[in-house]
Amino acid sequence: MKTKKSNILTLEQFKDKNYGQRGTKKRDELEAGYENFKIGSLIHEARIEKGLTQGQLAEKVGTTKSYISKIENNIKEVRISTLHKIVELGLGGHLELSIKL
Amino acid sequence: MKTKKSNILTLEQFKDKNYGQRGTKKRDELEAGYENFKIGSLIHEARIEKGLTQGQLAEKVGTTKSYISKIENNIKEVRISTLHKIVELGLGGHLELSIKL
DNA sequence: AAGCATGTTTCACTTTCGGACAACTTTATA
DNA sequence: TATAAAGTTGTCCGAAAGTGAAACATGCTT
Repeated sequence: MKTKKSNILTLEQFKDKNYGQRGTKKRDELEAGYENFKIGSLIHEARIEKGLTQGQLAEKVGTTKSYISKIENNIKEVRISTLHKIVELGLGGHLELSIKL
Repeated sequence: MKTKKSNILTLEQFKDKNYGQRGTKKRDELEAGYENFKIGSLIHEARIEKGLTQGQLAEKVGTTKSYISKIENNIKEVRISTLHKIVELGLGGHLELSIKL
């Protein structure tokens, strides 16, 4: 049996990997975009769950793997309508959104 | 005691009001944007719940009442980051986003 | 080690629409 | 019915969402 190697990182691991030294400007700026980070991993996790590659997901949605990669890594913020498309068309799931007061 | 008049419409009522005759092009297109409709009422409900006017909400978030109006009526799609600000700063709640597979 | 699949990143670009502003209409209160 | 407060709508511009190709990195498989 093959050992399943997860690419999913914790927030801190993600930042270490992508934004260098703790306490730096770039790293701190990410703090404000925490929600984005979450959306990226959300898609990432769902995609892995479905056993799709970025390329396959991209094709279903009608975009490119490079764009999917950017979204998963929170380099681009995705529009809700686009996110919706990715989830419905690409992952065959559905997007839920709620406000907790 | 004052009668509380709710502005919240069902999806069909909303469409009747804003998109005319059933079966028309424009009306059908809205189907694709159903999520937006939901987001609008979500914010609307939460705002009423908190007893805020559009202007007050706008001020807390650092935007304009006209923009809030458009969001609530699903005329404009809101960015996730802005939605996040509205919920956190404006409504004192927090935003949840999930993918159901 | 070569070839293949997957994912990341860069660069240059186009298009879209989020969001501000002002003017307007509607609703509420005196 | 006047006056203000709340909500709506038209217009416009720049930021950034999204595109796409190509090069690069990494890990598998044979």
